[in-house]
Amino acid sequence: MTTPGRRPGDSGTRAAILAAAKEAFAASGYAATSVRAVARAAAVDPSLVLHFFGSKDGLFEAALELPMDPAVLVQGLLATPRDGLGETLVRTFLGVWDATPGQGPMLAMLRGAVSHEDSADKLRELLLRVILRPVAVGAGAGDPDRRAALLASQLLGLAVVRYVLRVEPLASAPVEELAPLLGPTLQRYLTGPVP
Amino acid sequence: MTTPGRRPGDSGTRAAILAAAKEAFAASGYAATSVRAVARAAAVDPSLVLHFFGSKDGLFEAALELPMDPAVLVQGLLATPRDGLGETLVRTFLGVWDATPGQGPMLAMLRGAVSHEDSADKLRELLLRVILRPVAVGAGAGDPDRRAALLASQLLGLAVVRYVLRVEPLASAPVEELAPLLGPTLQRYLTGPVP
DNA sequence: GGGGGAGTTCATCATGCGTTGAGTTCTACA
DNA sequence: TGTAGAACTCAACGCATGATGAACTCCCCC
Repeated sequence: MTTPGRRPGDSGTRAAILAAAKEAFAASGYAATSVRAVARAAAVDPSLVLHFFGSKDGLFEAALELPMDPAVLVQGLLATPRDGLGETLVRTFLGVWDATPGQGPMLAMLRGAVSHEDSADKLRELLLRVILRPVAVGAGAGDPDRRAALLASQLLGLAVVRYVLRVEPLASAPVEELAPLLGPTLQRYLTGPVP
Repeated sequence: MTTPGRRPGDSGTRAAILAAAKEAFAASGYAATSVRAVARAAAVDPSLVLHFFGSKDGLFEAALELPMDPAVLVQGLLATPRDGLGETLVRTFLGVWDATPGQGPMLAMLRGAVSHEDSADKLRELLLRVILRPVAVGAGAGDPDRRAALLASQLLGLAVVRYVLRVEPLASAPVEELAPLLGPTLQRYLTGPVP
């Protein structure tokens, strides 16, 4: 088709591939996404994908980069007053999802975690050890592991219902409507009694 | 290898294939499970799988049969007193998951729903329209669609955390310990104020 | 006891997969 | 200006996939 060899100037090829990969993995999960389909979507030769990312796994891993630094999130959460934490958690969580159009990397991560053992490990590590456990510790009500797991259950469930199953009316409700709905639940998991 | 033709007696081949399929789909999801792998696990020729189930999709659909009749579940839930519904819902939900060793069909359904559009539709239909919405209507506090979606978010999140990510301590907690933890959340979604 | 249908095997098809390697053109730095 | 290496194409590898169709054996009903 086209002549081989490097193109003049700064072609944004690598970025194009990465964008296509995020979209594809987000839409179909790991197994159902092929390197060749990503290449096709990026209008690029399949070998080039592997040239940049080494392997399908490498590509997948690269597609999972978060739209925000988790450490910053945690810091922000630890700085909010204890009795507003529940709602803030909802707002922060949904903010990260909505930071990328189509929820690319977040959806890819969730879809990945559900059928790819390795990325399940990764999500568990990130969401629980890095984010929710420190927040639960900061809330200072004891039993942080259990509280973190409860928080994860409500937050992940929200993501599944809103972004994967797209259940109405939650799927199209604005964040400001969801915060007071789910906030009290998270608040109880954070600081309420957990028998 | 073996001679072709029908075997004498009642070989439980169809059932063996179905069992292998449930296990495989539950473990790896739709895309990552191959007809041939199922056949291998059932010690059977791949054609036989398609002879019985028509296609990979047919096999998948067959693997999703619930271990319980949803109508019965709903009846049971509608018959419990309003103020105990939250905890009963947790117990019932987890009861269905734990009814099959390894959570076969339930996990297959969840894993399927997360990356297979058709089974997402199915799960939404079953969990919301067939089960949770009627329960929310029965609770009689208004706004059943929103309440049902909230219920789904907590219940599905619990399933993800407990059976997919296997987050401790929720993963190995007995049902009786989880009921009082999550019951109040569901109770609020059912009968509490939802602003 | 004959025949239709169900269970079973095997060979085969076209397609798509992830990955590799060789070859070509451009850039960056010496 | 020379050259190492990055960007890029193309052809090919070996393998797995879902599906089909023919052949064969057994069961059950007439």
